[in-house]
Amino acid sequence: MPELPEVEVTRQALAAALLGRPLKRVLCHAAKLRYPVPADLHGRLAGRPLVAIARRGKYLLFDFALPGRLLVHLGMSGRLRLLPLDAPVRKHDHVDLDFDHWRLRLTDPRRFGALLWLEAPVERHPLLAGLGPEPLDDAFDAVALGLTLRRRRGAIKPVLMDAHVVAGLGNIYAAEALHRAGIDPRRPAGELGDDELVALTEALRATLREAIAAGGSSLRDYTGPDGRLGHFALQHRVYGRAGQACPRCGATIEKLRQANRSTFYCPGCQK
DNA sequence: CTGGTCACCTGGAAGC
DNA sequence: TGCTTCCAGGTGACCA
Repeated sequence: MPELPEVEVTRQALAAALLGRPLKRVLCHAAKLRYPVPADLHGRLAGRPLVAIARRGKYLLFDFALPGRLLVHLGMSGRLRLLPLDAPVRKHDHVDLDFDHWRLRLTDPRRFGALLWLEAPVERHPLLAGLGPEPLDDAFDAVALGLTLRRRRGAIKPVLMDAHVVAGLGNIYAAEALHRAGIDPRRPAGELGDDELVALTEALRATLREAIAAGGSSLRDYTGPDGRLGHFALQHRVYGRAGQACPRCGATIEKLRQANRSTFYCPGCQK
């Protein structure tokens, strides 16, 4: 799915196309994603202008100049696309938001995504309240990360994927950032030294920034709202590259299982 | 609290 | 060709 970079690329493309435009109607084709889709969205939002789109971790928050927000999460296979107003409904199309010029469609074959209405104050909603810091915010630094990791004895890679520790990281970018920082994914999180925390913080920011600039990583499902592919997968150093040579040291990249997820790493230069 | 495991759901690829 | 098994950008409920 979309991790932070893919969600941010989606946010930027939707903002460019939709901000200031009125929502004309809401069409629901599926009753349930991860949670039931609210039935009263049309009555609540029809006629309202979209004035802002924010992102928190992997969540998108649509602001229609009301106290609450429309929350969208893309799960593993969700996509938001801008389509002509007469685009026919197909399998796995769940919700259409018709603006005056585009149909914004949420498609999600696996239905792990979510579309919810959140009453104000939005930041107190359980899905958002426990999220860790935004890795691209200035307030996120090695000191803050170290304070959170200090108590964690588990392996660093699954800890990084815990949205309560840092928001927005998933399987690809946790692995990529650890490689960039030269840290073995199996290292106990609480045992990283100060210099390693600095390296990890910088690696996270650089990896995410570069991925956003490249339009995200298109693997199976993901494209931007305009249908464009993200090209960051071409720059993956370890993710999906088991058996290939490490671009930094030439050792053979390996794959292992951590917390039921695949982890890719280089045994040569990740210590 | 923390850290593993599992379920949620569908489709594509690989194996036989 | 066709059936089976495994795997996938996430997350949170459950259990030791």
